Amino acid sequence: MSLRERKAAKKKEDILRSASLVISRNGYQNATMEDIAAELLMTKGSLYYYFKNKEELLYNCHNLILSSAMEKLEAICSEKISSMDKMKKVIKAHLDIAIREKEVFNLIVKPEQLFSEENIEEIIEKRDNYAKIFDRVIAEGVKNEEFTISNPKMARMIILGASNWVQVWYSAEGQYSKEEIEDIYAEYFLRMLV
Amino acid sequence: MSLRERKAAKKKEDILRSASLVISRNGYQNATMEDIAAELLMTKGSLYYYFKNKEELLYNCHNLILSSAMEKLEAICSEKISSMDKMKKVIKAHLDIAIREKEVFNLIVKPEQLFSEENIEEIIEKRDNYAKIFDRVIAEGVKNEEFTISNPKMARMIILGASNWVQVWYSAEGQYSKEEIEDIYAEYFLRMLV
Amino acid sequence: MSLRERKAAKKKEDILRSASLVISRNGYQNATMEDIAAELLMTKGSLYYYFKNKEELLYNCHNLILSSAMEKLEAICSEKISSMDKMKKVIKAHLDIAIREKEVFNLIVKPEQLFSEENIEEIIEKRDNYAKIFDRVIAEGVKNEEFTISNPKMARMIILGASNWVQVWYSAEGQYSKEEIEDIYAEYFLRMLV
Amino acid sequence: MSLRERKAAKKKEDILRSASLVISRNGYQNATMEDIAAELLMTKGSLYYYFKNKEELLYNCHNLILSSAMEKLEAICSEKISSMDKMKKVIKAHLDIAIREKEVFNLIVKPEQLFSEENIEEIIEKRDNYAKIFDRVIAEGVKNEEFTISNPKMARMIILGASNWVQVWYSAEGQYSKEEIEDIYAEYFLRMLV
DNA sequence: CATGAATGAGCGTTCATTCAT
DNA sequence: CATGAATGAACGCTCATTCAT
Repeated sequence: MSLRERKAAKKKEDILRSASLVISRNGYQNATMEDIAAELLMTKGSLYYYFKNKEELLYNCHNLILSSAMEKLEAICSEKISSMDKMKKVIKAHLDIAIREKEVFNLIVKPEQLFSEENIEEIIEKRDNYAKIFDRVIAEGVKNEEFTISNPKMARMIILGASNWVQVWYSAEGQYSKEEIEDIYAEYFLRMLV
Repeated sequence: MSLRERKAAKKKEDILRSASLVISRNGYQNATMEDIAAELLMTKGSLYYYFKNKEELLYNCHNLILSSAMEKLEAICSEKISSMDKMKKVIKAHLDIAIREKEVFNLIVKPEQLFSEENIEEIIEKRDNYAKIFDRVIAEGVKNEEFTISNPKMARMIILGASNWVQVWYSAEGQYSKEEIEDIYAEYFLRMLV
Repeated sequence: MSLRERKAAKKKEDILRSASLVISRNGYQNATMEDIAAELLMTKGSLYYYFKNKEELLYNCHNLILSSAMEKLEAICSEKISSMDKMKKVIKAHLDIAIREKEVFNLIVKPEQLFSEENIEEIIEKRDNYAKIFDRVIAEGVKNEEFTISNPKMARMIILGASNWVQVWYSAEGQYSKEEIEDIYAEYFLRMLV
Repeated sequence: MSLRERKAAKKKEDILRSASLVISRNGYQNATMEDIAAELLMTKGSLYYYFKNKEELLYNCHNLILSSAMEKLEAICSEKISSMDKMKKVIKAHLDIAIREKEVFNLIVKPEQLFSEENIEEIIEKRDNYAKIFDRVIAEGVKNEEFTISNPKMARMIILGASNWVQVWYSAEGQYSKEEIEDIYAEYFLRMLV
């Protein structure tokens, strides 16, 4: 990659980070191109040099978050620990991201409404791949008899659903800290699995 | 109520139903007054005869769903059955509504972004009252020792969160029927509670 | 006139009075048909039975005020008093109406913007007739040498202009009472005329 | 100021001029953003690049006229001439502006109906400052005994009122030229003051 | 006669997108 | 490359007007 390309790549990342921030603050629908640009002291026109339109920008934003999340989970998956411990760690990591990235993570919720057919397929595929990590951990636990669950897919849906919902009500000033929530959630989910 | 008033009340309901439909199809932010009116073969101007603005319309839409949901759950609550059975029924009823009303039910998710200060307080109160039904059932079960759970509030959050998430992925053509999902979810949640 | 006609005529006057009131309160442009009707506990649809459209209603409103004003001034004109006294009385009467009817009287200001060609001619004619009353008093005073003024038309413009302007700034709570203003204005105008 | 900024400033002025024109033609309430833009061969959306909304645009329009008017009058005020001559000049200058700017100057009339609380205070203050110029000239004339008037404030109201009214009836094709009107008005007002 | 209901044209405003410089 | 500027389509909302009942 040439210097120029590296510079452009870096700028792209900056923009995505800014977009994440603005979306977190205002929600997706209220995040205007102007806002995203202003955060970087650019003008909105310039954004179109890096991304061909708003959807494209958002698509990349979504991918960035999801990819980094996947990396983290994959790393946990390859650790040599019990399924229960692996599950605990995976749940906590997921909650951590879901809470920290709030709105951006929320892009995952309704992709059909935000993205056009062009991108939607790939988005759903990535989302599925992300979910499959949980499926794998559950399957592993079932196989080595740590978990006793008849319908692993449903268990995964419950775990992910409940976790994703946390960002709906979580507040840093709330009764429970992020860490407490992660612990309690992990505990309850395991009660369900074993 | 006079005939006139009944007719007007019916029209209002028609509009709310149309709004529900459009919101389900396009999501809240993309549901235009024009769309809502078109569904009823009206012009958007006419909607303003019945509701003073879009927020008011949506607020009523939200209330309609939530009120009817509460009624159903309250009815279940006053039945004389075990806490476990009550919980099962309540979960199924909730899932039933969440799936059928999809997006409209989803208005409950981010009221801060959709409603102005005027309405938000009452909305949150109603949402809380709804959640309290689950709290009551859990408390009851804990009291008569059917449930063994140390943190009832978190359990409720998990149950509601996971349930609300169903509408994100549920499709009538999917692998599981609505009834199957309800059964499995109820079972898993109870595994967590007992 | 039949009873029915008399009843309709009375209703028409009620409407005009209501219109005057609403216009005084909100200004012409912000006086909606709904407001005018509401004042009479009617619905706006009914207004169209009596007046074919808003302009027609306003046109009549304008005429009502102007006609009654003319009557008062004509009466003063036919009194057997000195030109100076006549002028004083006429000025005071005009000020009295201009202040009391404020906004409605203001309709006279920009008829071209409010009325269509259909009505405008007659409106201007009436306005001119009203002004001619002042011209007559001035002419009379010049003839019997009470006034020494070279350009009577201009004097009239100044008198009417300054008087009409009063409603722009007059407030019942202001430093001067209506009567004081009338006295001072009359005095100053006469200083100008003699 | 850079070239860019000068260009933008010029465009802003162009818009204000266009707004003045349209307002003069149609009156304030009937001057649409579309009209104002069309006059400059722009689309209405573009106006929002320069002014954040219609009120802001109009507020600036009003300020532009009033500021330039004040400058002219202040200049006259600091001349070393008799109070009578000063008054004459000030009246003529005011009439000149009132006639030429017609409707825009008329914005001053009913600011309460046109502007929101945000701007109204400043507008009224500016209007008052403008009026105070006349008060000063009158006070000066009273002090050096050129004028013999007992109620200077009322005299000012009459002068400004009558002058402002000119634009109501003035037409370039009328019987009197602008200059003739200015002369006659000045003469009559002075008759009143001395 | 009066009303409830509906209409439709128009307005202010927002915002993603484009493009010459 | 970046920007200032412009565009145009869309949206929420208002209101005079119409008309069946």
